[in-house]
Amino acid sequence: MKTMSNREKILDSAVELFAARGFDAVGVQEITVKSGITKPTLYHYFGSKSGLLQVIMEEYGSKLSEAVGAAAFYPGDLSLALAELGKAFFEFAKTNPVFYRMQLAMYFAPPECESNQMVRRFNEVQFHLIEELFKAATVHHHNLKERHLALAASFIGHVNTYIGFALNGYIELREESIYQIVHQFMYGIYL
Amino acid sequence: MKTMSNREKILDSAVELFAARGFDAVGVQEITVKSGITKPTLYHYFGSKSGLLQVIMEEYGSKLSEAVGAAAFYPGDLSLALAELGKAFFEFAKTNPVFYRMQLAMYFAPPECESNQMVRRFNEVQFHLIEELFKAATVHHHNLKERHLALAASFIGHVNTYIGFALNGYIELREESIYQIVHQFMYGIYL
DNA sequence: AATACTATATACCGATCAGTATATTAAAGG
DNA sequence: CCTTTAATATACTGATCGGTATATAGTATT
Repeated sequence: MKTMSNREKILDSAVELFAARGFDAVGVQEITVKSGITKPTLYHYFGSKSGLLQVIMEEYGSKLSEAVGAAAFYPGDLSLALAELGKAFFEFAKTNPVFYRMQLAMYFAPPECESNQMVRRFNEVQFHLIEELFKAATVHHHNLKERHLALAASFIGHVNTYIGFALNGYIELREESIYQIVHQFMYGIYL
Repeated sequence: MKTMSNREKILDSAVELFAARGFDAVGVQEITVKSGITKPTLYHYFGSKSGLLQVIMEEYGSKLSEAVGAAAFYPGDLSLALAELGKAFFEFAKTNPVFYRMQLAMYFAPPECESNQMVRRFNEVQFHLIEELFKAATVHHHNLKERHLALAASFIGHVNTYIGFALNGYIELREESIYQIVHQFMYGIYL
């Protein structure tokens, strides 16, 4: 905490502020005050306010994509694969709750928002990874055909609904919740 | 469209802009330009930018609460009740897509955002209506006990996930989707 | 017709917005 | 030791922010 570079201090403060009050509502000035630096330092490292958000998404988002990528393979059992996937999301959200809250809010932000467009761009990676998982599972589940995109979106939606509740303190992210989600989701597929 | 009072013109433009770019990113000036009036007129009717949002929430939100209130009674069959409830949400979202998108984004906005706090205040009404529905259903479903709040939140979450996809053009809001959601949700209860 | 009130506009307020020009310090490479 | 470059600060820019003081036009009441 003590040996934090100015660059890290800025990133840290920005994520906290964006998560609490949103990208548009937070001014650059406020970020510099919170991180105890001045404007030119921020602009030296990140070029612009959007550039700052972009770096945040790159640094945290790549970690999430890694975790998702590692979990999103099809071992012949869709339930198992989805459970691993859900676990990856849960773990990441637990480890980076502030970032996850920020990213979640931006994901649901209006479509013409800069922040929403930025987040969507980064989430597409994960989206496609999961889509590919469903495609692979079509071998054993023929009724998944042509529904890959919808299924990927729906699964992420379910997981995020849960994580959202957890971030607001309604529930805890326990491992058994994952199996519940997956079980319920699988049941939905056969409906 | 021609015989629209200035007040209505302002409300209309504001909902559109807030839905597209978010409460914080839209300036009062922009609203006045879009609705073809001037600032003092807006402040005459609504007092402040927040006051404008409040009126929007009151006028649209009360319609939603009415629809939900009418649907949220327990006729002895939980599936049926939830289907009616889901239908009410779907119908409202189809009739007021722009407002629903705005409200949905604000619901997921950061917790210290003024817009989020405003929307949460209004959504609590519907929340409690649905909670009461689950409470009433406890007579026949004893395992619902102590989970009313979580269930209400979860059900709204599921429905909103669906509506969100529909608003983004991924799916259509057909009546059979409701039965699918309800069926899946009911299955989840017994897990 | 006089009064009062609603509805609207012009022109402005101080504060804050994102971003920068310029200068200084510190470190690194030759 | 000198030069270059990265890292930082002071002090500023024009634009836009939410909001308002003041004036005027229309409408309703007396």
